[in-house]
Amino acid sequence: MSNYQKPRGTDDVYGSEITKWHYIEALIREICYLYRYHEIRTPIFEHTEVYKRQEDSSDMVNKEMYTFDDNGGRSLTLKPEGTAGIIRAFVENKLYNTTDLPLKLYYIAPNFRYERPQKGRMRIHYQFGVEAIGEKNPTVDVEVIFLGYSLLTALGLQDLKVLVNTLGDDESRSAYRSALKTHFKQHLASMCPDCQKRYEQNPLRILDCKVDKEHPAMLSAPEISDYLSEQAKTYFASVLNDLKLLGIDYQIEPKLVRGLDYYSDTVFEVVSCNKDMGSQATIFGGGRYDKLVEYYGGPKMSGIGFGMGIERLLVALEAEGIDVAQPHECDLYIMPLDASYQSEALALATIARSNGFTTDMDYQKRSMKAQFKAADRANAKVIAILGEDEIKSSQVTLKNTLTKDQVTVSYFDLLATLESWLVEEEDIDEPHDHENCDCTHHH
RNA sequence: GUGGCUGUGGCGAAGUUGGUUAACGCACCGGAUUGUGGCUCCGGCACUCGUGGGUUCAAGUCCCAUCAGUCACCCCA
Repeated sequence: MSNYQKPRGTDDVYGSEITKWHYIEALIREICYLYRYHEIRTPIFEHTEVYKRQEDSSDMVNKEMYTFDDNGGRSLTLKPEGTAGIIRAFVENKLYNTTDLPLKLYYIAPNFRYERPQKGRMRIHYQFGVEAIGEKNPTVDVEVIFLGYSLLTALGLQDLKVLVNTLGDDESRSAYRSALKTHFKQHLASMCPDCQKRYEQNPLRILDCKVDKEHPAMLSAPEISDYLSEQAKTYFASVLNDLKLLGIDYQIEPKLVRGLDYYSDTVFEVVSCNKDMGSQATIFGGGRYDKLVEYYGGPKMSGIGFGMGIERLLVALEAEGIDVAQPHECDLYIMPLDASYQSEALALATIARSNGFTTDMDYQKRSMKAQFKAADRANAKVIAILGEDEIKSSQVTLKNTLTKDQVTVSYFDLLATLESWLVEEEDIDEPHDHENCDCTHHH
């Protein structure tokens, strides 16, 4: 056994598992293309200050970051979330000068968080995320939510719940915050230590507490809806209206406040309610942020985005019994019956490959029986046998594994036979048209 | 950071109160079938029993530590 093992909470992805990733990533890019969101790649590490915002009370920022000193005395941190780096890039590159706002961006990138692993939670996990920056408009909020949601439905997921809430604008939130403070003040002693800390740092997050969720003070706590400004109310109403318009069966969750401190107005989470999902049920979540662009030194601009955990998406697919693994096809499998015929086999394989046939061969000098079994495992459509008789006459025996037809032809006729067997009316030069077919549904 | 369960060949999995060369199944390789596979039969391969200490004449089996997996809390995607 190896003396080396991967670090805790990381994973090696290979075999049929990696084909699921390829499939999902391709679908993501396709959907983002349709919505005209553009990919952005930002560094996998940033200066620590980019992530460690002042007055941010979230655990992610304060105790889960992989922070290290580069060799020049600078403190860098491995990306723990997607939004911060993108806003930094948005400001640094002055992308706010773009004429057509909002600027719509997406990314697929690894995130690093020091946490105890469990189902749906890894120390390195991948997020697909989206940010629409520079236009505060309910239409944009709903477009963002729908984009993520449509990926899930395109994959065939059904056990979904869309949770939404509003945290209001600054005015609403500070009114609500002080209302919460006065409400919880008298009950503080009987509440959990975390809540006592939250009371000081960010009273909104008390609502998120699972320990005290049955606490009488929690049940009687004031709700944000009573403190919303007129503006925030109409904004949220408009979001809900557009969600309904697009046929999204949302659920208003008054206690949904999200873990990051920078959110305002619309916040949302899409969760899987499948019983096999485990306790980490949120597939994607996000919200609007009004102050972040300014915080990083840009103009006063609002943005909205979400992060979606790919691993969690895979868990959700598994839970609903949806298999998106893609087979690796094999048009031709070549069997050299003697080690001395392997060069001919390689030459034939090269010809087949350069003409677009996926081709494999046996390299192991095994028995004919073993080579047939290998061809079966590869799911070969055609098997080419290269034995003594064939080599002598510069021929190859081809067996169609589906029809069991078998012919012996010259090397020159290899391609013609493959074409007649494998290429039917379908034109192989045309790229597959995904937009007009239902090939995204594989189960 | 806290807690429960787990760790035996590529995979699955036996292993009783510690006792000679650690079952079995799958997979793989060879043969029966000297050039036609997916069935059957026979044979074969398989590296420290997670790692490191300890107790003992003797440890996969007991003790300690450590690493990892898994699930839950916390938090989040």
